[in-house]
Amino acid sequence: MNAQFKKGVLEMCVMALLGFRDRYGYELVHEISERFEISEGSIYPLLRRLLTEGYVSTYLQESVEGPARKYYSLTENGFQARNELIKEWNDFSNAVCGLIEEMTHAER
Amino acid sequence: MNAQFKKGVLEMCVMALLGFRDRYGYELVHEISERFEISEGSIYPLLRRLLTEGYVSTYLQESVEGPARKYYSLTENGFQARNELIKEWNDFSNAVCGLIEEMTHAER
DNA sequence: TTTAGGTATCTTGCATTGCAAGATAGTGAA
DNA sequence: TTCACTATCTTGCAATGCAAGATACCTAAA
Repeated sequence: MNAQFKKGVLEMCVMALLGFRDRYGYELVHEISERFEISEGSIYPLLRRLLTEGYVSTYLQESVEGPARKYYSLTENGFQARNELIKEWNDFSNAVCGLIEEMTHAER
Repeated sequence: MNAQFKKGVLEMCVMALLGFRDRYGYELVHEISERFEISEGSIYPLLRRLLTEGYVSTYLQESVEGPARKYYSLTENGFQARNELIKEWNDFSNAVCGLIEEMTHAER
């Protein structure tokens, strides 16, 4: 999978997932990887970025099957940014898909 | 518009357009900008990249309304790369849109 | 006890690419 | 001659995904 396509989209996907419920990093990696492959080296720096930008807050929670998990939770600002990002993605992907369709089915 | 979203996608759009007919750089900028904003500083280095990778060839053609135009034409390899890129984009954008939908209309 | 594998977090530095900013130059009209 | 439009090109910065590796907890098998 083209790594360039993911630029910026990964951030939006993480925020979309967090808008539904709190999650921890390792969980996010595996959930997103069901759709398209990503690695831990992408997620943790991204989560740190969201934290310093004030879009998420964190809390630790113990686990029965391994080390403690650091959960991430969207802040009010995070929700707003999430919604804007989703809107931008929808506009963008519609524009791109429209262009592709015109350029590949332009015979008719 | 989120500049990160365009990474890699701009290349695919250019190749999609060139797959339909030959175009020159300035023309590509304006055609793509009808869908989403891009600048000349993005197109010309990209076209040079496609040239060195052997995906396009070029030829000059005079114009009645300004300096000569450098037209870009997809090579055989370029067509193949174009089709693969479009397929990858379709898979990727479907995956992302599916995730977004599930995370925003997950009440039901 | 030791080993192995799954779970979980984190850091460093590289590669890629869009873009702002600016340079250059042809054409035609005011 | 001045302006606007057309057209190409270069430089260097900013952003971000990821490979690679380190650390550490827990459980179960050997």
